[in-house]
Amino acid sequence: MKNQALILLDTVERLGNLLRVGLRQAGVNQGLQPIHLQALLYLNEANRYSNTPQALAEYLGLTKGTVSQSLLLLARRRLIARHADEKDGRVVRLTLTDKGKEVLKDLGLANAWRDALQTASPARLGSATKVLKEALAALQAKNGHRSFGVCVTCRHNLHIGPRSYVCGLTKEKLSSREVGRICREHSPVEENAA
Amino acid sequence: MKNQALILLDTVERLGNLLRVGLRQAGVNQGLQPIHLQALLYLNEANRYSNTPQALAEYLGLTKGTVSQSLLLLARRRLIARHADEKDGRVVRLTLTDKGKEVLKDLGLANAWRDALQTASPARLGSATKVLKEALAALQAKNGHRSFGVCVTCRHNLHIGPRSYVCGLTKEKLSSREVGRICREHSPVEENAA
DNA sequence: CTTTTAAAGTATCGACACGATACGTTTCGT
DNA sequence: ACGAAACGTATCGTGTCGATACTTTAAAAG
Repeated sequence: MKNQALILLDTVERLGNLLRVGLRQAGVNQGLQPIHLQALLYLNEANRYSNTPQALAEYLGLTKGTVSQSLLLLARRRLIARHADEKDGRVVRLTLTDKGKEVLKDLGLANAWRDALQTASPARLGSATKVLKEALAALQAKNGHRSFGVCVTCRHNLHIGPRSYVCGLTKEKLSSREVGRICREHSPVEENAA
Repeated sequence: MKNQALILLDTVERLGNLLRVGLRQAGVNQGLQPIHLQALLYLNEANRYSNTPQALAEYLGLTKGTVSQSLLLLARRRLIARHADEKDGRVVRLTLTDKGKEVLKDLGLANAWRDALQTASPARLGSATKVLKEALAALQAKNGHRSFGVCVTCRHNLHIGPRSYVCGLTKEKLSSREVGRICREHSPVEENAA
């Protein structure tokens, strides 16, 4: 009998393949590769500390040189805009253009996925998500990767009042909208005292 | 609040990325790309009806032309062997060479994965696996993909005695070892009367 | 205030995945 | 016997990907 964990691994790998093929399929109309769509999806969710080439490279697990090429292509097609940071002249800020947002909207991603999970109860969905998130966090920690979570789940985030947040790392105020975005400096709160 | 299913989708996508990057990392010593390792892994599990280029292409969701190139590389490095089928002159049978099996063994894949899931109980692992398998099956069905399951879970498989199996599709006898392998003709038994 | 070191980003090169298309061979249906 | 379909290969163009080298700016060390 095969190990239960290995079966789950196999399933996740196959799903990953399928999702990647789906991404390729979805992007073929726009002439975009899977990696381009992943970049757009990330930039659509990244907060103001994390919308840089370097952060994207870490998120995708690729080198900065590789990512630079993909960003060049996206910029050529006017799907993203690049602005030099005011404080630090080395960093480039990446934002989606209206055209870029449009592309994401038109993809209609995740519809098939939602349908595929219709039969599962929310409770079982939550349970499965929890297991996979643990695995993800463990793998990221082991490989020295960042977790790229949202501020709400970050130990740096301080809830100082109703709809009022401050990042303990940057000492900056964060809007209630901002704390739902992905951050490069994310460090998960530890809830399980092992 | 985001949909529960979408959070799961995001997690699976990230895990898929990580696993892919891990595969790339694992193969760099051998000079192999992720796709090559996936091919070897598949051929290591495929049964005698499914060890062909076409089946591999369907499994990976790629075109046969693309897969043909990867197989050429693997054959050049003596990781797989290609034999013409005796009955059907069109098909090529693919088998791992000893060197190919060695490569897989040396990879030591899935160790990190097992560690990452150590804290999760078997029950929760099983539950999560079930959810994802449902999603996988639904997505495959929607896209007209094959399921590539093992014979044990196939409706064509007939258990005619202790350690004695027959495939209802090919009418051939299958060893108890063979029914644990992946089949291209796999069609899951329907257990949930919708 | 220099000098050094590190970090962010870009440019270039080679290897190769991937799809599209065309082609050859073998098998099957009529 | 003939045409259609299936399996596989070959070729070509696009673009990812890592490695390396380089520029510019910031931070750290002296």
